[in-house]
Amino acid sequence: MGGTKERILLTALRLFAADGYEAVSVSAIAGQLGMTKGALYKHYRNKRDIFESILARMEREDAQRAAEYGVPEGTAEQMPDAYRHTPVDDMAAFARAQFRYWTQDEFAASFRRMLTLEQYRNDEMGRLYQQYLGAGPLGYMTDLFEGLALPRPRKEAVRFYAPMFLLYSVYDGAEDKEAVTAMLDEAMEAAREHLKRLTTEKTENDDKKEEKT
Amino acid sequence: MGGTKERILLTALRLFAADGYEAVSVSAIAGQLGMTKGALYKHYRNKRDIFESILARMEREDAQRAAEYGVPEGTAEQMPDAYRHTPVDDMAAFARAQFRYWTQDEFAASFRRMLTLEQYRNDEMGRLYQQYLGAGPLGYMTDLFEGLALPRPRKEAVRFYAPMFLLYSVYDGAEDKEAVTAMLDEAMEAAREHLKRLTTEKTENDDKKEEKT
DNA sequence: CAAAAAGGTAAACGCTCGTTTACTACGCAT
DNA sequence: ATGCGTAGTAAACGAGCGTTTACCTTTTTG
Repeated sequence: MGGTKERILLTALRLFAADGYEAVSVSAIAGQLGMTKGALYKHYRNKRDIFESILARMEREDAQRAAEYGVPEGTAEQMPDAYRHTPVDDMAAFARAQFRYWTQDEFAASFRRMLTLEQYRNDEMGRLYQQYLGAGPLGYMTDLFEGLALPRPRKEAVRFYAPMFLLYSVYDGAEDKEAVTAMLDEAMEAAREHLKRLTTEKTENDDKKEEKT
Repeated sequence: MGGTKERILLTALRLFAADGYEAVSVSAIAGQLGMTKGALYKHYRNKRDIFESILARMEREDAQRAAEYGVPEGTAEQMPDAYRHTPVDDMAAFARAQFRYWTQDEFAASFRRMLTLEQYRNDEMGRLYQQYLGAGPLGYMTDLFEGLALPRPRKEAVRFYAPMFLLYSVYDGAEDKEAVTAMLDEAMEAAREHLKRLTTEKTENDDKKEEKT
């Protein structure tokens, strides 16, 4: 038993990410792997099954990453108090790691593009896209800033996350990927400083309030 | 002669925007219009022709809008000196108008979604996506800030444009569209203040320099 | 008013799609 | 040695694809 099933999944994902699920034929996937389409059906029940295996695998990988980074996975739900006061520096570092992941990790980058192409086809795809890349991370950031008791956490979350999201797209279409990464660093540096300023201001205000009591 | 050709184009666009070009059949387009697919071929040479007519029409509409707003169209090339010092307030207002256009205008919103789905299929689609929605507007903003002689114009452009770009996506997946528009306003308000501060700082610095000479 | 053009239908074309079937060769336990 | 699961091929299946054809109305026009 070779890792054929895995090879099929990765090849299919690469094709789905370029042309979309419907536009990729089972023959095309098999052809790319140097076998006939009949062979694919020894490993997957049907075309849909390949697609859903990709989704399942992303879910697994996401959960694992979330556990490693000690961060709530996918949709930000309730997070443990331990991370309510994540230092600003850690946040910026985490954001940069996330950017590298979604642009440079072969599986994640392809998955992101595939989801981008499927997002309007039905509710579930739209939900997944938002969860992994859109409102999901944005909501998570909002909760995080709220946890830091910052004023206008949603506004700050937009300011923090929007550059990442924009540069995902710019990265995909860029000749010089390096330059885009540099732009992200530039943006994250600015965000870090801004947040640091906000949190120290807040602390000072809190101190003043405590003096009054 | 009714506007049948137009109706075909708009219906096709709506379907392309939901499922992507390949996934939409000629029969599906015709069916949605209550006619048989044979009839479509009286108005368009083939399926591709419909698609390309959509592109051509967007190009026309974009050029027209660019002329109205007195702003270089599509890719920001050389812009007339007259707009090199566009006041900050005008820029924010223009940005809000653009956001409304790409989210609420039926044709533009569908076109944006369609292009989103087609962006990875070949170079031309990728180029168009970047031109209309990605690196294009970003580069335009960069040039604009450079024209204002701001320091780090690219960084400021990211900060300005990224929220718009993110909220396009969030808007698409949101239940409460109104709330997303409010978030955009919030972001634009912040950007306006930030820019105003930057430009007045710059002016003061320029004044100091002039004193020395 | 006749001719022609425009706009539509229904059916067929060749092709490709996803899927199933029948068959083959190999690896490996018992 | 035999029997069985595994991984593959080649061919066929019905369905649907984009496109073309033949034919019919209706509208426009000379």
